[in-house]
Amino acid sequence: MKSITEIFKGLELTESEYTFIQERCQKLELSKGDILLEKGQPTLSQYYVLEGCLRSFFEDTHERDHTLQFAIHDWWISDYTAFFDGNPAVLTIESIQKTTVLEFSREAQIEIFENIPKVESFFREKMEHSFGAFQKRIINDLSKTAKEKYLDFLQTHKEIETHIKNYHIASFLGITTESLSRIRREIAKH
Amino acid sequence: MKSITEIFKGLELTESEYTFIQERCQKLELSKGDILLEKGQPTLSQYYVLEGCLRSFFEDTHERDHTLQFAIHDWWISDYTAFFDGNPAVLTIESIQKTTVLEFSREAQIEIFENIPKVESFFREKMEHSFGAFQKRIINDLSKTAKEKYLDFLQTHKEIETHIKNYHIASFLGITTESLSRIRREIAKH
DNA sequence: TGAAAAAATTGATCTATGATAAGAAAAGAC
DNA sequence: GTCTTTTCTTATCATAGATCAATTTTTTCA
Repeated sequence: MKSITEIFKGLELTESEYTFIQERCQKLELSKGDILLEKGQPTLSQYYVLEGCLRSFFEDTHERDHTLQFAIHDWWISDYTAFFDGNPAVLTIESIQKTTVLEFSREAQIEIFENIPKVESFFREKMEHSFGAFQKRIINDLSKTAKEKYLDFLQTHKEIETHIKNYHIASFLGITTESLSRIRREIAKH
Repeated sequence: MKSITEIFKGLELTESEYTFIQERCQKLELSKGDILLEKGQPTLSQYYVLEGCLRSFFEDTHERDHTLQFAIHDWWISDYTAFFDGNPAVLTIESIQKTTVLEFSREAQIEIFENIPKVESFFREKMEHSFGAFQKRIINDLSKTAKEKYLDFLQTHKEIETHIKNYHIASFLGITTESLSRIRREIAKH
């Protein structure tokens, strides 16, 4: 069974440290379509995906949605702006298949950091990598065509791609489903 | 004279802590057009802007450049992907006017963190906010028209706008200077 | 397994922004 | 203060991707 021993792999935590962490997080089971975080709500937690797939998205004023992030096994997800500064969420997080997550509240996280300092470094490193991923995403958005973005997505999200509907990929790339469909035909031809 | 006392305002550091930090950073004077970091180089430092203005940008395969970030007084800048994971820089950082920065190497930073822990928390918070800014930027890129992005830029970069040429703003927004010019005319009409 | 719902594709047209090419305005240099 | 260079604007035309409207394919589940 997938559990917290997996999250901190590489850290070599003791039994008691694991227990300490385990007591401060909560396992949640989600069905396809369930909403884990609703925009407008306070964002008090960060989530670790054990199994399944989530996506975070932004609904614009025209009721169109724009996917910020997908998260499968071993990924973290939240509305980080909201989580960090205490504002209500601007993102919604939904389960796009049967998913199991571990929920860590801000307080739990701080308590864990204070008691097991190497977990804080672990989190900082995770965040540094996410930061890099965001930087790369912005560069891609600025410099690539829709087709190039799609090809890049297939590369960088290899393990994810099969879980996800094309209309969600389109929403991540910032194009319509129709355009994605044409791009796919283009690619298939060659 | 602007100096490191300003960087960590709110932290209430002692004289000796300031000295410790001061001995581990380096003040650099840049003229307009100087390159602080060149793509392809190892990225060993992070920079704090005392005065002036820098921009980081990405050069694509068509030799077009795309601005990721501007930094004026009291902002930090680097190629964070490169800085964090040790890869060569993909970004170039140039001075777009006479600028003074403080350079902190990765090692200096770690040494400072180890000796003055509250500085580590200070940096983590800085990074959390930058993270939020990147999240917002991606959402804007996905959901807004060029005109909306420009109006948003004027809001969020109020103090910066006067330092920056329109062609750099266009490069930040992901549009051509000609398009920006049209947008500006549009806005002026109303 | 077969009907209903969801997702993907296709075609025709439209539109925002890009490309190219001048010219005008502003900023710097001497 | 004028000359040169840089930056900004304008006009025209081209194009990637959006929109609208079906239709086909795939998935779901009774």
